[in-house]
Amino acid sequence: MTPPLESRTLARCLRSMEFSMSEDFQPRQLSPVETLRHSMAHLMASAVAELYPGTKFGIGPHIQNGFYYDMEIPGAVTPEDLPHIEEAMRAIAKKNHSFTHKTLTHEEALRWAEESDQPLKAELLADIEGPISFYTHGAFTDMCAGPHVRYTKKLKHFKLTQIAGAYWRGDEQRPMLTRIYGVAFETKEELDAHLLMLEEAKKRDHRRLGKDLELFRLTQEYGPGLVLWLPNGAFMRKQIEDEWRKVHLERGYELLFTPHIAPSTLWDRSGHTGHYRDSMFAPMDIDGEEYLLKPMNCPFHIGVYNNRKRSYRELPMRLCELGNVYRYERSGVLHGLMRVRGFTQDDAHIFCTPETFKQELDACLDIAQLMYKTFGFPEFKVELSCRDPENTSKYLGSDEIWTLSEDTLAEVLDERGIEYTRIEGEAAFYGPKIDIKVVDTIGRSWQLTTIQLDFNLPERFDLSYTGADNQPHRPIMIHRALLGSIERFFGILIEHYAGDFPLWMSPVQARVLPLSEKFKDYGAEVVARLTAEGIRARLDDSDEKLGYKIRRAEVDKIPYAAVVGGREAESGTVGVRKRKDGDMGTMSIEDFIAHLKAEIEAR
RNA sequence: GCCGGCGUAGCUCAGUAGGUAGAGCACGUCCUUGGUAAGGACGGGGUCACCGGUUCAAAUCCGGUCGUCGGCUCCA
Repeated sequence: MTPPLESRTLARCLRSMEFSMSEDFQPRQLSPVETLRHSMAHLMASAVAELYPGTKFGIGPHIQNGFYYDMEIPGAVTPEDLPHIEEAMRAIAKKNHSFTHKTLTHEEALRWAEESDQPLKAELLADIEGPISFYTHGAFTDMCAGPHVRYTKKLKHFKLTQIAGAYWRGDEQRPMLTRIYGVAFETKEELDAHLLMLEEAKKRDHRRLGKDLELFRLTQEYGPGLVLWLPNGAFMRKQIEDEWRKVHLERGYELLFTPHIAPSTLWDRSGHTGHYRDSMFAPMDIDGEEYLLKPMNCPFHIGVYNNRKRSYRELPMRLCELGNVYRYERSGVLHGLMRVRGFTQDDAHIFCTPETFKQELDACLDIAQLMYKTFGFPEFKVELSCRDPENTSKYLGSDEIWTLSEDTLAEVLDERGIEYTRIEGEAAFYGPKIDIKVVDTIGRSWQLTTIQLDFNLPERFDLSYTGADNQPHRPIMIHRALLGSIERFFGILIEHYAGDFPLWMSPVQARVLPLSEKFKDYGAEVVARLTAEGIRARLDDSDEKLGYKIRRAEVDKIPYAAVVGGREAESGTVGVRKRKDGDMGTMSIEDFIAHLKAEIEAR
């Protein structure tokens, strides 16, 4: 079998060159599985080169669980083509080629790129110095720092998963290449487990569950990215918000409500029309004045602060609001509840003095951790975003205030014994911040909390308080959101619990299932008893058999079902069935209520 | 916004040599009165996303728009 033209050309190119085999070549360090995945990318590239002559190759790195390769493939490649590519990959792997390494001088490498018509590789070469490393398996050669597995036979347990567009070198201005993703593991068991996990993740997709459990609705008719909370979801949102308000009020926060629109002039002053315009919706004309929908709550909270002259005795002032904001998000980025155009920030702005600033930060971390505990996220990861020390000019505020702030943020984390990653250059231009991500049941992390210092707005709005020295001082402003957005947080909760929500959050906690029509009255009595005790109970009075009603209760993910038939009606009991666990046996109504209350209390 | 896939009943989907539509679930009525994950019969429900084109004839072919899905980019 003759190799396709493309491969022959490449092979000839290489043969015609003088190779400087360097004895001391050291490939970069990769773990065995990373090496395997990277070799997979090469294997895929060789298959694509065979099937689609003329393909130009970009980069093909290993990633978590697998690999991808960015390529410019002539003609359209669709998801249906993936199995063919996979087949070709297996065929090549079976031949058990060895991966061989060569080193070319930079000049030779450039010549290779030109002669084999690989302009993307040529471009990469421009950024690399010195001799260039190449790897070959079979008829395919790729410029690559390695390392690789020895033989293609090792490349067994993989699956191509998706195909997508990706900008060359991640730049929106550059052409879009075709990226093919695959997953790969060292053993079949690991691959199967991973594929199973992907299935699981699909099952707990909040968009799926949102439909099935009637939690929320997103539809073109009401605008993309705009959420209709259905009764079940709305009730759960109320539970979340009640808890949030309770905790805040207990900790000295004051609750606000502010408008959804404000004159453009306000957004000019806050700087949003300057820095954030692209994310704001088009203005509306009200009596000849231009108004804008709010993308953030900050200016309003500042307006509350500025209601009158403030004294240091009033600080810290902790203002919080579940504030609805609207942001224009580009159409391609909308995603269920995770990325929407109208959402509710669990926002707060804390105005404090330099003396109390540190303990306020500490209190923010404390309330954040309390929230994670309440909503069932025991694990979280913290990032401290600092300014780029190489480029301090693009940041607002003096060196002293930045150093002090960053040090204080770090101290607070250290004193709480919280581990964190410090990231230079990730701070906003107006101040450093702490970001916190929680880890869900299946190990994914989601950013929730952000605690940011703001050196900008207090200046812009000329905020002040009168100190003990009777002089005006500029307050320190902390901007923080614990859950981020209620919409997004709800989406995360749905996926975290896979729809099996804790009892205290569930819109319906118990569904009473009469065995037949004859026991409807007793069932209604049980519902009344539960309701009187504050339990959210409903009667399933449908004309169906018990098995059907139980199935419905399970499918609807109702935490408890209470079966009532002749036996129960006579003895004043219920047959209790727990979601997923099944029959718990018969108990008195009192015991059932006590059981439910205990579980609700325990959270 | 960009690349690619998709858009048929409330939901999940079938409907490829173009001839104005089907299933299951859900919903309604009736029968059935039943012990821990689907009892039965009948019935209502769709401008086949939208706009335009080709054709005697378009869910089906072509173009555009919108939405959605997977990525990319973005994410004060």
